[in-house]
Amino acid sequence: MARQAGSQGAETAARARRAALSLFARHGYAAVSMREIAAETGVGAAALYNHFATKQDLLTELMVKHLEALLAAWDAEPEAAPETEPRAALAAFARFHLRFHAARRDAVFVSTMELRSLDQPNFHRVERLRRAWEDRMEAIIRRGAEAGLFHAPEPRIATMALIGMLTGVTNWYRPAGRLPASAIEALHVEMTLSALGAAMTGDDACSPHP
Amino acid sequence: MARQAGSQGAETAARARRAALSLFARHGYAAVSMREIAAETGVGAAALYNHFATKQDLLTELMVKHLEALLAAWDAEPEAAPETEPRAALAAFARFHLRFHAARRDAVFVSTMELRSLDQPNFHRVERLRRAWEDRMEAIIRRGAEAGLFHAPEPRIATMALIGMLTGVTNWYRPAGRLPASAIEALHVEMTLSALGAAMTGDDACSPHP
DNA sequence: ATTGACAATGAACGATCGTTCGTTTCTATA
DNA sequence: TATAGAAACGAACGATCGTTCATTGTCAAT
Repeated sequence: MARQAGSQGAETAARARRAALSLFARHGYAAVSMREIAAETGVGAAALYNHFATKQDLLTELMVKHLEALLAAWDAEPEAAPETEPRAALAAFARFHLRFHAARRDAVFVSTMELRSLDQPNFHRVERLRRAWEDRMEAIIRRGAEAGLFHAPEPRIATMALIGMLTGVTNWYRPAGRLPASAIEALHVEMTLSALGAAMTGDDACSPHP
Repeated sequence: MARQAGSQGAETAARARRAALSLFARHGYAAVSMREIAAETGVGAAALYNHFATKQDLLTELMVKHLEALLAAWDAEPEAAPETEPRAALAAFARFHLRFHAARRDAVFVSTMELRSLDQPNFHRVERLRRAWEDRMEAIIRRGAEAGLFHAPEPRIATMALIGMLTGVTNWYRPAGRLPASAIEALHVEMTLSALGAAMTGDDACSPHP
């Protein structure tokens, strides 16, 4: 009784990706077996190998797909244009980061926590994409700093610190929590700007560092 | 040929803890076998069970010991006193957090990434300690906000965001990097205060939000 | 000198791991 | 209607997993 009527191979692969993402996020790559993924997919373990060469390839594919989608989605945002005013660009970046990550918590979790589970070639592939994301933010901060709008003597450090802050939300945010996601988002956008001395709330009489 | 001359059991246990911490940090709890830990300890796998009941107990002990040491060390700092001026207290907290974590990167990595590898009772034990650490910072922010020194409409959110930022440093900081640890520390302390509109650098004419 | 706890050993347990294999069933195309 | 290939199956592979066991050597106390 192989191949149920109407079931397409692509659908099975998609279900397997979803199952793997969820399980990897909850228990970690090494702690999840191909049999568990297969069970959640509704298929035998051997069937997974019709769609993924190895468990390692499955993990890599999940990470690469997530990061490529992240980059493509941001690049399609109007505020990603290099002529956007730096404060508006940074606010938009922070907001986008928070929303995109909130909508794909499992993928974020896996992509940031399972880097160590990748073998060397796959690690470098994923690391290049991560670095590209960091560079997007660093470029904005650098522009703002050069324009005298941000106090960021070390744009690279500021980038890593702020991405850490924004990504960390995924570790504790719960949809059923006390505050709605919109409030958490607003607070973080504000803190992001404030950290660089560029808060847009309050009066502008308080200029950034001279 | 058991028990070499001069070797004490406590030393083996300590070596095993160090080995486990290093291996767990590099590859993750589930990906490391008791045999690997034993090999790095210089002992057979079975000998580990003279010191730790199970692999799970070993992980739990590492986390609990780390978090208890963290709390005790901070509480011994003079700036931890509740009467410390909030801005000075927050700066001291950030600096302490960075230094303590920089000195024990493996323990931090394991304690933050392997929560999901704990079974329920152990998870609650560790989570209570983590929460205690967050509460230390939240208390400072709350005091500063009530005194009108910090702009923090939601002290709990600010706490989680800033702890995320500070802890995230462990993910990318490398001792051989471009900047010395002291510079990274100073930049982060400054961003921490700035994020709450309480930068101590520059003039104080720029007051926090009214 | 004898004893008992401690700390180590190598061997072994059943379970589970990622992966492969041969086979079967279904779908799409010719 | 015949056929090739995709996609599933159950079974099995060797390896490795956490853990247990009986045993042995060593030290401190009697």
